[in-house]
Amino acid sequence: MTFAQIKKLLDEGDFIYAEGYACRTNKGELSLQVERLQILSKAQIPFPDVYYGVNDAEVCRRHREIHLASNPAVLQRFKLRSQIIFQVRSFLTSQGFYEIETPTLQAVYGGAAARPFVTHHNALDIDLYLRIAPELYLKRAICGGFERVFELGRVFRNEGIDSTHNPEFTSLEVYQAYADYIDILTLVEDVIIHSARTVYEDITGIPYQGKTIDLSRSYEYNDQKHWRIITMTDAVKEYVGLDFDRLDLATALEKLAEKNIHLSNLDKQSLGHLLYAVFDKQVVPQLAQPTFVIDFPIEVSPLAKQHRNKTGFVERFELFIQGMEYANGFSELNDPQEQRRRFEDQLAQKYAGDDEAHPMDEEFIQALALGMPNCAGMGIGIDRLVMLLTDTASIRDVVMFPTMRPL
RNA sequence: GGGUCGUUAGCUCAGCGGUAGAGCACUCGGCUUUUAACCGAUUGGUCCUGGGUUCAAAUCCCAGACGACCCA
Repeated sequence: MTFAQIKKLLDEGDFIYAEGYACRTNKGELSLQVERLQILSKAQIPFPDVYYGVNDAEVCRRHREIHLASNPAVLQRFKLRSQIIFQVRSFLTSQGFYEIETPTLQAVYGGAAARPFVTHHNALDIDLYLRIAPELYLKRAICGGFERVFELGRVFRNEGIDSTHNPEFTSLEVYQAYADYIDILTLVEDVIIHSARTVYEDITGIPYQGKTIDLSRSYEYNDQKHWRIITMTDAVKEYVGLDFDRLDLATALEKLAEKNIHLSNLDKQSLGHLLYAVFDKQVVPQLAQPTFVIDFPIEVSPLAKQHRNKTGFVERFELFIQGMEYANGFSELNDPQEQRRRFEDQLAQKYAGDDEAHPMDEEFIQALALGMPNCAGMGIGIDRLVMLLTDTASIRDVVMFPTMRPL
């Protein structure tokens, strides 16, 4: 058979088996002198345009197989995602961390501020929640004697969908005994830099959506090189021009009213809530290069340990890049009595109308009562990390099958 | 939740009041040249859905579905 005759039998999208001799065409391209050819599977539906592939966002996401099959760059992006996750896992393992698995179905959800999905177990006839975070169980492992643990897996948050939120997403959480929040902040840098190096040789100029991100550690903090570190109070002072160290609630509210900043009643109930709200709305969008914001108000951090020398604050950080949160971490609260007070305060928040308030968790308090060494933990949003390292604008294009409304 | 934009052939898109189009793919014929696109021909459409305006609607208006982007 001639090439043309064979070509006529084959369609875009067929899988074939070919056997023959390696050769070069008269233009020098490597090719195969085919002796035997077998069709392994025949394309039953028309293949997308060979050159343009599919471009329609809806087809791409509802039928990722078509997207992958027709757009090599997309296939490459998901291969890179796999490699990044492998690198995160192998890096942590090489640092002595054990990967453990904790329940996805939980009778009491917790470990984050989010609304959960509810499901039902038939045999036990009880409602269960899909986890919003593995945090509390990982800390229970620390209570039990593990010194370094992590979990890399799916969490579920019943919230809106946009370019940075998918209802189910992949999170990394890491806990290290005898560490504090600066130690674990350093580990965040280590993990992200390590994975970045699997994609880019030069981590000082990572291209992201037309901007350039510098992941080199070029700021001094406590005699160590880090990404930029700034306290929340200083950040608000710098970007908003309000000094919360010198304000009381009433004065702060007045100043904010002058600035026409929209605040909910929940934001206005204490100076700490207010500081966090102002930070979240006014400062976060402006944090382009990697920035750790540290020392959060105690009111918005029910699981973090009190700051060693700042009353009303906890030893907590969040990492922001391009106005997006990438990581969160803190020195872990390990005092069961204090933890109970924090949960009780959260219950008060719930009654006040905060549907993301943390529920009471007696089992967790009991675990702390057994004893938990000083430790620190952090979480990184893996999907967002993959977005950063693959220059992808929407989380729906780094999640292979994102949540879509059924047709 | 609010706003803006989109939905036309399998795919990428044009048409924006007057007979539904192109390129690619598919099918057929020719050519013999691999790295998207050789030449010719034929196919192929509830123009997202439902109402309305109009002599006439893919096109204008209203509502809805599904997406995308921005804002809260």
